[in-house]
Amino acid sequence: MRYDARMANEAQSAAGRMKALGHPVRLGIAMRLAAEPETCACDFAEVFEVSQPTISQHLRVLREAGLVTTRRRGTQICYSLDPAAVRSLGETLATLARPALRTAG
Amino acid sequence: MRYDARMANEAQSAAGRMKALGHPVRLGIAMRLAAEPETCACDFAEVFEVSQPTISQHLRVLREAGLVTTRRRGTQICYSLDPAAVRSLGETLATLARPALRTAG
DNA sequence: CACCTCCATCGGCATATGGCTATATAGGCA
DNA sequence: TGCCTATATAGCCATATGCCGATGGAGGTG
Repeated sequence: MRYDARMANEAQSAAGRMKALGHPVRLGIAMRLAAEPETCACDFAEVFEVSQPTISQHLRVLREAGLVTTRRRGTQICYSLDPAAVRSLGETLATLARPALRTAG
Repeated sequence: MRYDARMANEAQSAAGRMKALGHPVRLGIAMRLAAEPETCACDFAEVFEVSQPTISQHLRVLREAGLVTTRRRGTQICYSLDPAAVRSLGETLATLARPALRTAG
């Protein structure tokens, strides 16, 4: 396995999602969503001691990174993790954890 | 599973490593190190088209995040991934991928 | 010693990030 | 319609990030 154009491409997109999770509040949001899907935005402001606009900003980052999906329920908006995005990120990380398996090294 | 103090702690430390990998060049370095351990710093400047000081900065970020280890070999310094750190990050991500398994929900 | 290579650090600059308050928007209900 | 709740956006500020060229320091070689 070499570091080629394909891997550079993967690095590009995966780094974007990593970056989105690279903040304690955002990773915390993701962990909480893993524990309790369909959590509405207002609940996060209580857990993480930051203002409502700040939470909204963090949620936007996660949304734009494709890590979460939203669904409106009355006046509130419920957030859930996007399983595919999380899995894809996990696979990238698994590649890092795997020892160097060179094809026909 | 709830989002509690323990998880907040995990989010804190894992977010630091995520952040370190949240840059295409740094993730690329990590991917290349997975493919070819003991790569010396000078090799990276060729692969990623940035200056030597910039590569050095990125390597420092990875080092300070505990993701890579260094070993001097003559004048050059060889970098390798820290398997434990990568694995730990993978486990955090696996937690996100896992559906909500509440203990005695 | 002088000189070279490799890598890290310094100083500076442009931009990105993260936080806030204030305000706008969207939906529910009287 | 008017008012309330729940989110999102705007505007602003302080700090962090990412990049570079220039320089410093460690190690190898003559």
